[in-house]
Amino acid sequence: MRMSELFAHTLREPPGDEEAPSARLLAQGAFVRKLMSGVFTMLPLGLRVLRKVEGIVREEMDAKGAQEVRMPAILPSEPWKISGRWQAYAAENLMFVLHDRHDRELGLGPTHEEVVTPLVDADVSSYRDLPLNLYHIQWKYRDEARPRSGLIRAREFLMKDAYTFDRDLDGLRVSYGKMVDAYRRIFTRCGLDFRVVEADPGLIGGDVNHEFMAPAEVGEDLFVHCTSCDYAANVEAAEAHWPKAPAQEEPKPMEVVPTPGRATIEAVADLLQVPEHRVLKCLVYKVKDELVAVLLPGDREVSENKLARLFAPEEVGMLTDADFEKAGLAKGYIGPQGLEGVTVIADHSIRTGANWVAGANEPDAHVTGVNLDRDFAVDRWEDLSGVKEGDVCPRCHEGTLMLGRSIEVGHTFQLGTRYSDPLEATFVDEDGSERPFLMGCYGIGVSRIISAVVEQHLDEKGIAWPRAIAPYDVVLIPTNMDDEQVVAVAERLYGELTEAGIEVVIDDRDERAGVKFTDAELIGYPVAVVVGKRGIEAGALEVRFRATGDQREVPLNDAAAALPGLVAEAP
RNA sequence: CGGGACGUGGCGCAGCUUGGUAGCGCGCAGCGUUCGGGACGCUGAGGUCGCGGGUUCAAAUCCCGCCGUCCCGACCA
Repeated sequence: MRMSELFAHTLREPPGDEEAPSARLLAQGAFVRKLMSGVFTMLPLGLRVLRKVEGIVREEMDAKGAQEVRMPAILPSEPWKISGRWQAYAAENLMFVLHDRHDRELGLGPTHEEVVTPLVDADVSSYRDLPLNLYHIQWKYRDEARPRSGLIRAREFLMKDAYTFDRDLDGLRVSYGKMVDAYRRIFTRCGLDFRVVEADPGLIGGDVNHEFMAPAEVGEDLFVHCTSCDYAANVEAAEAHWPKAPAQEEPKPMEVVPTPGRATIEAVADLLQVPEHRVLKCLVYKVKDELVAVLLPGDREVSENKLARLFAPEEVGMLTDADFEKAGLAKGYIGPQGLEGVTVIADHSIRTGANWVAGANEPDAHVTGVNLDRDFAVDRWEDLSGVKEGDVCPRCHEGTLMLGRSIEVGHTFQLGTRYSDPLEATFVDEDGSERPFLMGCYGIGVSRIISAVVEQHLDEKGIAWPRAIAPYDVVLIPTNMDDEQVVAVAERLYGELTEAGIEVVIDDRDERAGVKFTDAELIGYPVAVVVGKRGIEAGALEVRFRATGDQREVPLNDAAAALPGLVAEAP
């Protein structure tokens, strides 16, 4: 490609309307242009990167026996109403809803379970056709509440989604394992540093699921990882650790102490001179018309996510002041002793405590010496505690958890029968019985990968693409277009490299060398080959590696033969 | 949806407090010089100051409403 003809007008300064480093560089380097919030045009350079990522995804999916299809972006609403997600997405206002000429309600696809499930149900009737793995790479549409950071959270984005169909759970696990393996290969090939973490299933549903997280400052997701084992989880889903073998204390008698105006854990701990973890946190929520009390040590926060999941699809709400009054609860002074008509759910971490300080269930008073079983009962034990940095690892119990920010580039789910049940997608098994498919679904944010890679591969000069997804392998820079010899050498090399199958751009613009160098570094070609008068006189070319900054001299007469090998060495 | 910032030639910005001639840099067009790290000189084109209303003799500037973009939060395969 000739730079003089390429539709790639780099910007002297970063755009004023982007904050995220990757969004600024992708605009400045002429990879994308924003049309509106969360919607982007891919320019020639950006499209080449996107196609490279797509190619890697396609190769690795095909290698695992997945078959590519292409499902439409426009969807009928009916299957979504049956699965319940039309309502769910509508509630979040996430679906772009359309109406056709017959006033039929349609949607722009935010994901495709409701398309693929009926598709497979219609075409697959027998266990003999299983397992089956279908995928497609399609633009997805979600009217996000807050598009963010360029391609990282866009309203139109390219996604690879795969769907597996199996006879039984063992089969699903095998299919799932293959996809996780493919994902590891894909992200590795794209040059991403990533972690596989346990995650929250969100609106998709299902049980076992993993997120593929690329650590980056601008990432939207918080995840924890262990300092000594390979445990990693999204903070929304991370398990909390609690000591299994408690040190028991002799129970003391309960004693009411006045604590006027001390309605917070901190204030009570301070007044009574006890550590916060000895104060029993008792929070009351409402689920439909029922009241639910949640117990935790005073130094822990409730994970609203974990709590919500316990009662889903019912909503978990906070109490209003009127609710407190109606239930006769003293806000800020609630204890689990003698609570009536309230379901008490305790976090595992309070199992081992004794002689708690708890609210007295009357204003301005607390009780000391409160003990499990003797003074209060627990209806359910659950993991409800939020995880924080420095917590003991729930797996190895040795390391501590570190907090990090990351971009979710992939998400895999073992759905089971979440969609095949309501959509009645079944096959006939070997014994003649009709069974629902066991499904898995697997998503990769193809366009999002571009941003994630840039976030991990940038410096003060611009982008440094990993060669696997770089828009071109090499930029050839003739330093002076007026020098016939320089131009002749560069043109000859351009022909030879192209012939050798190298993807090369020749910067044949009538610009000064400095402009060409700066653009080359901004755009981030892995290799730059400088053809200049100086070099020609010395019989050598200059080869620069963007990622490492290394420079090498290559003999001019041997350049065409040597360069392909050098390019292959670029990271 | 709540909070904040911003909106002025293609791009990046100043001007607004204190109302009165729309400005700077880059880019773009022409001519000349220059040519290995974003050159220089001269000439030139290009702006409903986001939109609508109001105040005023007069509004980019003050007031009200709306729209758009970004950031924080809520939310989010």
